[in-house]
Amino acid sequence: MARPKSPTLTEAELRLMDVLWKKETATVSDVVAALPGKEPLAYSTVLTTLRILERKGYLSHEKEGRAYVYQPVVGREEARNSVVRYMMSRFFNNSPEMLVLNILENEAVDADVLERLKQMVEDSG
Amino acid sequence: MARPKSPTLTEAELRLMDVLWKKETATVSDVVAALPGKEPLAYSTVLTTLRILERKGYLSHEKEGRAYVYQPVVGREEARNSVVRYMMSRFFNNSPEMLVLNILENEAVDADVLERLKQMVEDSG
DNA sequence: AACCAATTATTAATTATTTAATTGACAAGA
DNA sequence: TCTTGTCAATTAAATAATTAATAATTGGTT
Repeated sequence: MARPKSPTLTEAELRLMDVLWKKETATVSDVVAALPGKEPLAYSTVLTTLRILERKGYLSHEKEGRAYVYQPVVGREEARNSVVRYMMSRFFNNSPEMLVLNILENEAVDADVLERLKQMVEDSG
Repeated sequence: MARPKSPTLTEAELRLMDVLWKKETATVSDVVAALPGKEPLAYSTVLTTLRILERKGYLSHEKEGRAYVYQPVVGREEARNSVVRYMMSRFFNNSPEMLVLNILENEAVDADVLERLKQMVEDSG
């Protein structure tokens, strides 16, 4: 076998999905225009990547006049869940507690955030 | 630009790192032998991937007699932190709370685990 | 009908990743 | 010494991902 498909969204794919998630619906040109400053992408680059995303099931498109209008099939939440599950399975032995523990230990979580987290935990019980 | 390096450990790389993390130190043959059942890899495949991991800074090697003995430079904890930070920056707006919230809402966290989490949150305060 | 601008489709170049065959060095054993 | 086995090094082949140039199409204008 050779290189397998990426199990999660890649860097470039994620950039485009961010636009789609924000705008709900967009043509290729819309996406090109909406790309965050820095380094703009060529129209054809965006088109190719959008097609890859469609092949992967993240997007669908409809013909609107002469333009293709793309829209997300997978929402931001779903993508988040999927990446969390992937990470948990590969790095944290499928243990949500280990993951949470890691976050609490390593990410500077200040007091008020901790308070909110405590609330969350209590509400989930 | 073309395909960039993977920001985190890839599938194949992670499989090998798991062996190295478990055994602390291993030759290429050791790794081949220790690979979890299913589909065994060829010696040369493992060797190539170990070299990639070394180039990326995850491993180092020393000559022990005639064999190369590899050992982790980056520990499991570090790798976990790095993947969590990556995921948080790309999917969760760098917000640990959003990430934790996602976990609590979506991963079936049963009562006793929740209890432990509550303890964790309190201990971190 | 002819042309122009916008869009989609095709093609390709580059790098990364994954897998593995092959080669060459070197040591152990017959 | 000659054979054999082990291991590193080399080479390569296949697929994915990223980027983009170029071709073809289409719809509206003149």
